[in-house]
Amino acid sequence: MRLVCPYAARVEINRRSYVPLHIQLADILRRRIRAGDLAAGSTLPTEHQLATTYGISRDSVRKALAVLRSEGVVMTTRGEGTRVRAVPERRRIALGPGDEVVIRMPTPEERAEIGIDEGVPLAVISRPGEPDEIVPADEVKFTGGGAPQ
Amino acid sequence: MRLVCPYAARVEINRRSYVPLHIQLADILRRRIRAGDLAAGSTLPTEHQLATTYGISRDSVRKALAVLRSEGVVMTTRGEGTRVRAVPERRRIALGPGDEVVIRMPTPEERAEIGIDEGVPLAVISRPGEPDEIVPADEVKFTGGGAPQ
DNA sequence: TGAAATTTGTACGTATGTATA
DNA sequence: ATATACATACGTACAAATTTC
Repeated sequence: MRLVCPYAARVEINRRSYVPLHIQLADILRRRIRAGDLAAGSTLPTEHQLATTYGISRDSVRKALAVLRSEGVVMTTRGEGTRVRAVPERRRIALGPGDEVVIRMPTPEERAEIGIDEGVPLAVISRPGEPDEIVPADEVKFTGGGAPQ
Repeated sequence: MRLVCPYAARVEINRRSYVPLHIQLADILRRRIRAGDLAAGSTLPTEHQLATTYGISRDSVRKALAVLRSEGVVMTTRGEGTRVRAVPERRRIALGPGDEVVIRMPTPEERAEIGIDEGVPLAVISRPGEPDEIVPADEVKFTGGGAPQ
């Protein structure tokens, strides 16, 4: 059984701290997500609710959510809300001696084209004699021991 | 010899377009960087200069720069400016059969701790009998064919 | 089906703080 | 020490997508 932290919502923003408000809120929300208080797939409070709850501007709330999006922790849909991203199962990809994998961030165009969320890196897999394969890097893990070419 | 596009700076923002102003500016700057007009290591115009040059608010300029930072294309230092990131040489890492590599985005704390720029993914390398190794994913490329454990 | 309310996105503004040149 | 440049934090207004009624 998983215990839910009962004080999560009571964590306060400290305006005297040197830590920016949006970083403080991002930390609070990240902790709540990790603790299971905000489960994968669930919707976060609205930006307006977060602003009034924590006593900061909507601008600061949006910056906090942008931080979490860039980490791939949450995903926001216009008119709908912000949801906790369900981290996919990583399927194993075995690399042979001639194979090569390069990791980089996608451009917004690539994100739209491939249908990949913000904050998710890209894995470019090059195998000799085959066209490059591009996959979201959060869906895979790499090992050696693949068949040699 | 590399040709430099002489019209790069004349590309205009289209206010009638449905494409947001900050996305348009990010596209313009990305093109200028790729074309070599803004070379690696060079400093971009200041936020104020970009705002007046392209006739948009500093807010929109900052959003455009945030997009490019999240792609690992540029890097901003407070009081100093925004520079084109020099993409590092990728050193090759060979994976053995028991090794495992997972890619994810770092938290801001990890970024500060490891000294890694915004928009750079993290590679977590697990080898049997060794502690996990964490490296910026833009400094490496992976292949199979490593020594088995 | 359609209208209204909700919710996020864009775009602008101001003021002030902080790091760098 | 001053000026420059980026960062934070608040505000307003309206647009656009979704949900609700």
